[in-house]
Amino acid sequence: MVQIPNTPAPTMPPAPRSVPTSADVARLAGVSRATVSYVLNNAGAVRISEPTRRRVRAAAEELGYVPHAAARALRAGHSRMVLMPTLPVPAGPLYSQFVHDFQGALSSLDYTVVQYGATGQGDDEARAWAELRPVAVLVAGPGLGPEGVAVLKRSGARAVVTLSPEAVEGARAVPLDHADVGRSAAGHLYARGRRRIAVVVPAEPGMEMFSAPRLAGAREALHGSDATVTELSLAYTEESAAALAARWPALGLDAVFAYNDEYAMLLMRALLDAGLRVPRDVAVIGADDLMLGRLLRPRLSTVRIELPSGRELASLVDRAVRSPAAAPESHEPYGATVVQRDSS
Amino acid sequence: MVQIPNTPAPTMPPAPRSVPTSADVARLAGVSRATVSYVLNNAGAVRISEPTRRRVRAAAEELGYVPHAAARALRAGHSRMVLMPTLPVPAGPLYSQFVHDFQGALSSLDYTVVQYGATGQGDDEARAWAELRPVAVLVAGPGLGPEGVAVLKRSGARAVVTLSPEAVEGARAVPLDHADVGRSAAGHLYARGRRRIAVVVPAEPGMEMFSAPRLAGAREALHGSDATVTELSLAYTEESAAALAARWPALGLDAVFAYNDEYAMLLMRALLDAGLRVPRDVAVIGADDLMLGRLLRPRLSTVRIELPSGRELASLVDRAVRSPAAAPESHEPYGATVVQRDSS
DNA sequence: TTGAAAGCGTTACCAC
DNA sequence: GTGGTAACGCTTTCAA
Repeated sequence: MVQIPNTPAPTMPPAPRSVPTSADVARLAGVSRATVSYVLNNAGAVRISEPTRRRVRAAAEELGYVPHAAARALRAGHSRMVLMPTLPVPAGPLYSQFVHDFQGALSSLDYTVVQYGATGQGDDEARAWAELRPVAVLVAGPGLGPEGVAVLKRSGARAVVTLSPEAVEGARAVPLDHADVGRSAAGHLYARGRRRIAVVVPAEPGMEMFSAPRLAGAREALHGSDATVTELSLAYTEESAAALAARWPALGLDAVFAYNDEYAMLLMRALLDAGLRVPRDVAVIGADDLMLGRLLRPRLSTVRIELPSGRELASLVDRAVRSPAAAPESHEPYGATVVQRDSS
Repeated sequence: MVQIPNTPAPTMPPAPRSVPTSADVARLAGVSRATVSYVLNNAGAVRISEPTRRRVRAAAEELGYVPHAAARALRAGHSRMVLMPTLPVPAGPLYSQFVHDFQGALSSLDYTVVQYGATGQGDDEARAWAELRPVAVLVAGPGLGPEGVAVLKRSGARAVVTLSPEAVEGARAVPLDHADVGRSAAGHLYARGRRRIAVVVPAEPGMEMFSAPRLAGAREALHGSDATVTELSLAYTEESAAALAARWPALGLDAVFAYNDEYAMLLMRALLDAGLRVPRDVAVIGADDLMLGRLLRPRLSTVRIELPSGRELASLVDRAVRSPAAAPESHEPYGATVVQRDSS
């Protein structure tokens, strides 16, 4: 029996053939690669006969052909990828929700959102991002300097948006004023008559990026007043909270602003368990207005940070991409508002 | 004065010149593109004179040259991108932590992790993923059928790993048994003498993916017993919880297993506020062993699902990539264990 | 030690 | 209507 060359016996498991290209489709359909491209991209300019279309589609189907995004981007000279470097710390609920909304909104604007696992730390992170040639980059937190922005723009990024507290030269800033969270919290505690105020900072590494401005804001708000600010480190474990609560009386503090509601809840629980009364002995306020803060008793006071919605930010990115030259519409800083409940 | 063509006047602001390529670097350094490639990739095989190396590096620096990842991948025929489609719902703390660990571990194995914002829903999601030609794909939850796996593999993915409850033909399954969460919770409540058991399911769309198996597991565990299972829908708002708590007495239920700790806490708080006693009138158990469950009083019982660590999973992916032919080492299902506290 | 050239998969222009 | 062909940016083999 004669075996046709290059045709495996029908009963053989399909060999790990290499991935099919449009050329393979063209060959199988008996047309040129150009025709394949026209058919599969529904090009309206050229008209292809219906039988040909069918043959091409059938061939693509049979081979399991999937176009190669990199090749397409290379040829096109651009893509619609919006790159969002992942944070160096696990995302909190606030950020998760935001990312989800942002992605959805950008998807309906026909962009593709990619969260890129930042590997190399340091100044050349921006280079790694630029290698992907994204059409826009949204970076939360610091870690991007003016030179980084320049690298990205020179690599074709038509919009670089930072969610950082301070503006970066060349990027559209969405000024999230984390310092204002600290200012608001400290101001609130002061107004409630507290004078010996603690600020809790996460002990976990990598969180300074957000905690530092909040601490600084609190310090700033009370600077020159008769109140003192004490920085306390707290790990996100019950043990750490219990230890801190145990030495609380010795610290002589009458209020605490914790990094966020999670740390605030953890500490408040430990303080209550240690026999302190909240808010009488110590006032507690957190930040981010998480749901869980409403569940504990006393209900946790908190500072809510104003956040642009994912939809707003998506639209900002879209506008920036479409007219990169336009003046970087400066937004007034997103501030913070105190939500007083029962713990302060 | 003669102006050299193509050279802008020195005082002109740098025009939005197009993005520099290795050819530009070569031109500026006065060498060939090949030499540029050798120098910038530290090719050991060929030896380039030190002065030349310097010239090339200087030129690249001056132009702000960044290599084009797509072009490189195209030429190389492969990349080290591990693709992780983003969930269709905002990630919870458990998942966020896992993703973070997984990314870190894969980074040290020199892979690049990309979370890809799923846009088109349906059967052809896999096609969109395949267009990126990832070397591996990790998909959490369902939504990937055998044909999807086939598409990915034909497109060059050397490993497809699912984190779904049920195994998918062709993919390495990490069998996360969400049903076992429900089974364990229901079994625990039954053992504690409860017979009229509620299962709370999130009202938010898109959560069925995880809640359905947990509900099914609970039903299964109690099937044929003298206990009843009542499915209750709950939105993640205080209003919804209060409404449910208000009609609780009329329901005649003596226990509730909530989708996860967040929903459990929300409902427990509402039940307590409505005057019910926990666990006396109603036993409550959640899932996922979140920190916040330990803060409320009574402390929330929970079901902890065994999860492979990000590191383990990264190593699994790495092994799968290196020898795709190897037998898909089947792991026994990750189960669930009850953590009894005070609410049940 | 360096350069010329081919080729990765795709699309767009321009002949046929 | 359809099919060559060139080009996108990069790496690598081969030749000089």
